[in-house]
Amino acid sequence: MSNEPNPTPARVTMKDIALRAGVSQSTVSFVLNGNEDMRISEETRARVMDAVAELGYRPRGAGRPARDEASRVIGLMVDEIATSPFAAISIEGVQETAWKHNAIVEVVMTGGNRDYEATALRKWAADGVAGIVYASILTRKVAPPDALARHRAVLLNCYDAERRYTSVVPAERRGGEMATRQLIAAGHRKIAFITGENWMEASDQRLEGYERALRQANIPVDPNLIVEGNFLPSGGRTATLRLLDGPVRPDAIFCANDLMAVGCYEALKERGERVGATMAVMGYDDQEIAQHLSPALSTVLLPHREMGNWCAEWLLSPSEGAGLQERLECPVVLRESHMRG
Amino acid sequence: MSNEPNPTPARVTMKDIALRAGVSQSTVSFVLNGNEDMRISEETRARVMDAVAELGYRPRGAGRPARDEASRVIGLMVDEIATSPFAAISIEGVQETAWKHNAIVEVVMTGGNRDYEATALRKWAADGVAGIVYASILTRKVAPPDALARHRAVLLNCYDAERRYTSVVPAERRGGEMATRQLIAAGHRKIAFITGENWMEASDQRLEGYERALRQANIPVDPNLIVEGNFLPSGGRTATLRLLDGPVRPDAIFCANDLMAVGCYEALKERGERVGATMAVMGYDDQEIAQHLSPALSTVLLPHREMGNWCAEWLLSPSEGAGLQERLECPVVLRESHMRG
DNA sequence: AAATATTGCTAATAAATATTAGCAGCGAAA
DNA sequence: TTTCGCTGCTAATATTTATTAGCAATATTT
Repeated sequence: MSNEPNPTPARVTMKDIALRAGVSQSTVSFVLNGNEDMRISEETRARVMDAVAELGYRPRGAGRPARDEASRVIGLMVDEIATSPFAAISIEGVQETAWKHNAIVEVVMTGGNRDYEATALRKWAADGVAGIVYASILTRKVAPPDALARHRAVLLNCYDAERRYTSVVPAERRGGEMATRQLIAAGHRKIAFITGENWMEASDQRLEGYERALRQANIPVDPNLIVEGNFLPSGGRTATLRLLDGPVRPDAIFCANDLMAVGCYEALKERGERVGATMAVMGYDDQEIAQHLSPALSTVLLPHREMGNWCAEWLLSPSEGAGLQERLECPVVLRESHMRG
Repeated sequence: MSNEPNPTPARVTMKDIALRAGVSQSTVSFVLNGNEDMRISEETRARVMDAVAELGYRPRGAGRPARDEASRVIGLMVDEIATSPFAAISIEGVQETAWKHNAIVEVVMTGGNRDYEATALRKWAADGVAGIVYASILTRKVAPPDALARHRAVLLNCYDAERRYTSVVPAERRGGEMATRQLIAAGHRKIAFITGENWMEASDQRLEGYERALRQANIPVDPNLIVEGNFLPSGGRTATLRLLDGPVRPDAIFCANDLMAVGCYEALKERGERVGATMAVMGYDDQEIAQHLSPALSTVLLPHREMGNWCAEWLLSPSEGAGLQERLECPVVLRESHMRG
């Protein structure tokens, strides 16, 4: 025997299975592919399957490709989804449109780990996926890995600085604007705004939309009515108390997200205010808990599902080149809390 | 030209790319694989990449397999994750253990669609994935697709009737028991229970655990203290009011999930009860919103991440045969609400 | 000028699986 | 008994990509 180190054991191939089962390699191929055209006896089939189980054979895509076109696959790479159901809704959106095109969606959560991203992209390159969705939980600018460039790719809820990739994000500014217009249409004039985290673009843009709507209605933007929150119920509660104790009494409060609206409700109840009667409240992002508030919270939807639908459609349909930026509408849902007595 | 219909256009192969770029097929292979050992001029590389972009070549796994072992992949098939962040936590659990074994996780959400399941399993067979996790949002009995049998597979948060597959589920009965024991340990004797949906096994088992703990403490199970809920805040609120107006006044209320605990808090506040002082409350499943309750809710955790970790470990490590059923502990987290004044 | 080393490729071959063409054996019909 | 049809395979070939061995051209050294 050679003095060289033993080579790593070879992968089990159909030839090994054939040897063990006492059949030919082509018989193994017919059995594993469930080819209906080829007659294989039950006894032979069982011997092949036994050998597969015994030797631990796992099929791989090497060798001569099959004549039939394999089902298409979209790869979806997301930084993380555990902290938010929203990413899952976007994924569902990608999936339902992809399935209409007979494509399945494989999701990989990378946690932003570059090695993980590179490994997944290598895998998807080997698979020949039809396209890749690169998704972010928070709307933000991203720097996709270089390897993404060799695929047909779209950015979901994010965009790149050079605009090399097509991207789709929510129209946050316009959402903030439309929500504020609805409060104005309901008769409110002293509309307060509770911000989220300032470093989040979504928060900034919602505030900008609020300010734009006020200006267009010839209502001055009053700094006393803009209070800093933190996207949590506790922040919404604290900010609401500050507004109620401030120099200008608002008649409506626009919270930059629904969790803060939960805290806002608590603070208003503490101070004897009646939501939708003595004080109006508007939320944003339509989180599940907000649907349990009473009176029912009016809020702004984020187009998670629609962004997902749009990505799959763009990847799987003939379309123009890369570099588009699409902004999807954030519809306002009017329940009860935006009204006034 | 033949009178027969034109055949479907052949897939673009490396040979086509080579022709277009004016190089050999092996040069194309070197460029696309980023092989560092082979010297290719920048000019040649650019011509190959231009041809790839122009002809729309997408790599696939056919032909001679590469010498190096590709990174391993675990396929994870889940019915749906949009309605619950819990599945995402389980997926993260699978992923963090898999990554320690240098495997990535590809997730497919099938919505229970059998065609989708079959397509994904075919894809994963062609890929030679190292193993498959078949996951369910609700703990339940499932009938996995036949094609799952040809893979090394584990059931997450579900199990099959024939016990052909290894499975991992939460130890719900024990969780209910431990939580009740903690209430007893805090001095409570008239402990109420608000059930979830009766058709859900988790609800049944939590109730059984509650009853077992009472019996072991020689406290009679009082049907007046067991009220039907519905896993929603509204159901928790209604059930709590019924308990307060019932013939037996409880000194603790064990809610079968945290959303009902939210409603329970509301009802107690309405009736002037002080949580953690005049009335104790225990929740279950540690949902995000419950972390914003004041006083802080004591609750039972579900081992989402641990179940995920366990699945990846089982798939990627040498281990015994299929057919195990593992039940993972549901730890009780004591915050403030379980106490009494 | 001649010899040697390096660069940047390619032709040939290898590897694994899919598919086709063909055949031995068996049973049924003439 | 002979012929024909069917069954259940297999040998050979096809296909695509990965890898090796080798070479023309160029640069460097002697």
